[in-house]
Amino acid sequence: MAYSEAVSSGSLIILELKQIMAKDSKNADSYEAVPASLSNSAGFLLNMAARSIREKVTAALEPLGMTTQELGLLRILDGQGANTQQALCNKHNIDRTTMVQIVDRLEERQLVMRQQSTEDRRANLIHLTPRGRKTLAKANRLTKKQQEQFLMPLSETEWEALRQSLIKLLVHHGRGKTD
Amino acid sequence: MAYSEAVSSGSLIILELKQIMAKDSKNADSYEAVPASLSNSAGFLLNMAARSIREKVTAALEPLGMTTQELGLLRILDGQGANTQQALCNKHNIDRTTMVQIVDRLEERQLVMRQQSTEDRRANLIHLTPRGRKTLAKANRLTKKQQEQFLMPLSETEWEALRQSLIKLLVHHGRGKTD
DNA sequence: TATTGTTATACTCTATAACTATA
DNA sequence: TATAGTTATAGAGTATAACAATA
Repeated sequence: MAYSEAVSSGSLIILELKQIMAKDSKNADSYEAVPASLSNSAGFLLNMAARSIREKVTAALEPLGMTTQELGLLRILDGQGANTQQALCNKHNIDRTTMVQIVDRLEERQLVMRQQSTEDRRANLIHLTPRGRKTLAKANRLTKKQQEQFLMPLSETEWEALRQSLIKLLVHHGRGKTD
Repeated sequence: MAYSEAVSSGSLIILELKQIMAKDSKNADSYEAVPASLSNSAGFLLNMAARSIREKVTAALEPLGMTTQELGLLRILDGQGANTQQALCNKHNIDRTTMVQIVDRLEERQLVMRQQSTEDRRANLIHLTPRGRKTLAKANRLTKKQQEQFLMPLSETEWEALRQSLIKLLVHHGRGKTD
């Protein structure tokens, strides 16, 4: 289940937090302490939160037989129109050979279509099919619900602040190709 | 490089943001637009931010030959003392068989030690060795620097708000075993 | 009978190297 | 000579199933 994704994956921080919050309650003993450093670790907190919503979204997409990665690709195609595989690689930050497999799977399910580019006959333009568009709409509906559930503990203001902070971090650490 | 980790991995959001910010600049055209939905996607933003810091920390740990996952385990052992493999599994949320391999690798490098529990002779207590403690101290120094760099674009107040929001989310969605 | 740790095995995701067809 | 896509292959990281020792 876990990738080597977190400075410390798992549920410890939650346990610690519950312990702190239940300090005066009789249930405190059923939770374990955790090094305080973890609740100050940006990596730990971000990875845990990311993992939490990713798992929820992954589960929500399961009936559609779609992965979060595939959803991301479909969203790019929906927002930007047809792209070559190479362009998708740059935008999604994955390898050419991996892209072949992802597009293979999407094409099998007729969610996208390969079309040789007339401008450069080496390149495939990847098109979203009507079926792909419909599936994407379903996926967006499902994931919207997940996001709402996930963000429930935050107020609108808090979510907006979180959003802005994350955007700031991403802009500042912008990696990736500019195409 | 990318796991199927993000609703959409890659650098698109960054491109979009730069585009917005450079709207009046002559460089705007070198960036690509991206579906606006992605900048509102908690999954996308969290996964991208998590991935960004994770990659930095992973790189920083490379000279120590340590993964972020291993660092997490060492921190647990440092904060809580010896744990059985099973306990570590619950806390780290990974499989028994995977834990065997992780502990194998840590033991090879003499960062931890297996010791049969006297209370339950089936169980191994995993101890941090002096060498493990020293390596952990080094790792903590390195990762502290990474975190500071990563959080640079945020003010103290913003980081504290981000931290609190992430903690709220984790507490509310607390999964994992309570041991 | 259930649980801890282990081994053997397999699956998923990803990347490297070599190929083809274009440019 | 370089690039887009493909194929075969290999490497991580993880999990499932079966087993030994112990509870």
